[in-house]
Amino acid sequence: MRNACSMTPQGLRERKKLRTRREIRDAAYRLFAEQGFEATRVDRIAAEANVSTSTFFRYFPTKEDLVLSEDTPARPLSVELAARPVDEPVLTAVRHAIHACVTVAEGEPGALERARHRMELIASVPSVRDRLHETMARPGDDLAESLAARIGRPVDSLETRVLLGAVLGAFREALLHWAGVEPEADARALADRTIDTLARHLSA
Amino acid sequence: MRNACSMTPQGLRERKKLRTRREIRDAAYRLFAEQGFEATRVDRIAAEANVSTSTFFRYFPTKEDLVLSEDTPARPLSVELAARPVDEPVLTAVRHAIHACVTVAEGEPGALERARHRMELIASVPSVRDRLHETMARPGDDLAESLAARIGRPVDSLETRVLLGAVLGAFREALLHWAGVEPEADARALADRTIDTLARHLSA
DNA sequence: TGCCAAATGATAGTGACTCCCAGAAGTGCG
DNA sequence: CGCACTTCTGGGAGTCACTATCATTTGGCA
Repeated sequence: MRNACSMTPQGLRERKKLRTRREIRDAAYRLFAEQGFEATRVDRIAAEANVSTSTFFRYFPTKEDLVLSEDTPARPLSVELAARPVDEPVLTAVRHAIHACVTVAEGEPGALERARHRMELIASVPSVRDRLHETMARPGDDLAESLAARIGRPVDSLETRVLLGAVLGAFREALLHWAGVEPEADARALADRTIDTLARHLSA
Repeated sequence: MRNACSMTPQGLRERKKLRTRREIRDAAYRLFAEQGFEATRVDRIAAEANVSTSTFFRYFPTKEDLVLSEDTPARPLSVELAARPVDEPVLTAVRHAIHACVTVAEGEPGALERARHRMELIASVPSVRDRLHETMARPGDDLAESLAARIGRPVDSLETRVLLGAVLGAFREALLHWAGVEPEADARALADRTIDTLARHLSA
């Protein structure tokens, strides 16, 4: 039904909704760049996007979701991770999966740049940063399932949750570091350093 | 100056402030138990505690801080961790530090029970859960310093941040699991399972 | 006792977000 | 094409956490 990758929606209604959503987000990012996140009021964004405030909240449940929700069709990491052989050690699988994600992102021009800019915004706004982990582990996301299968434990088990929490916690910090400290660094290199750090210090 | 462990404040003013703070929090927890977190309005809490709404916000900057801020004098984990030998592997040091924390908590009657009840509240309220990691790594907390020293890297380095993020992420999930799934489980055993999981799956 | 600093309370705001309802616009069917 | 049906939109009123300001009170201390 829905969620088919890179398939333009059929009806006029659907196309209009997508356009409105993009216009709202574009307007928001424009205003954020000018005056910052917190100084930009929601009704101002709505006006800039030529919709009413009510409509704004129909598209984005909270102001933070403007930054946190992604419309990129794929959830790359979970997909790439699921593609790795199950008998591979977790960190090895994650490493390769992330490399693959970066490669995919490099395919679309400006994608990495946009991702980093988005992370800078996230890093600089506390209320957004607080909710980052939600975005990293979406409800429908298969990341937990993939990890669970890899370690042979149920999805809701302590072990799976702990592992997911650790990996996401590590990469949350890596992303914030990327955005805030080393914006020019190579994404792949940072990912490798992240995983090396885990491998070196989290054993025995 | 301040922050001396278990030292009763001298002036009447200080004593009164502490009492007010406790009264507000007690009133809040009472109301939360009756009607839930979100259904309890701040002015209702203030009234129940016999203070004005203004005063409430002087004591707790946000409603969430009622649950998140702790008044326990020590920051046990960072202290216990700092007490471990620096050449000990990170996970070993963390394991012993947590065991020590649990032992300390068992000393004060009802402390573990209260901690678990608090975690249940945190786990059940999204807005509070989102800010849990703040509480786990306070600004003045030495956890980052302790880890940094242990791995021989600067506090703000990617490696230190990643390690801290991973450990806190893991234990965040462990705490939520404790509160939500296995409330009767032994805290020490859960901590061990958490660390074992990290050690087993986050290497190579 | 009397002065100063700090704590309190009341009031008026702000801004994100919700509810509700009436009208407009897209959709499917004859 | 035209007509019913559903969905989307705009507007207005309201809620609630939180802020700013100022007058009043209260504890600390010489």
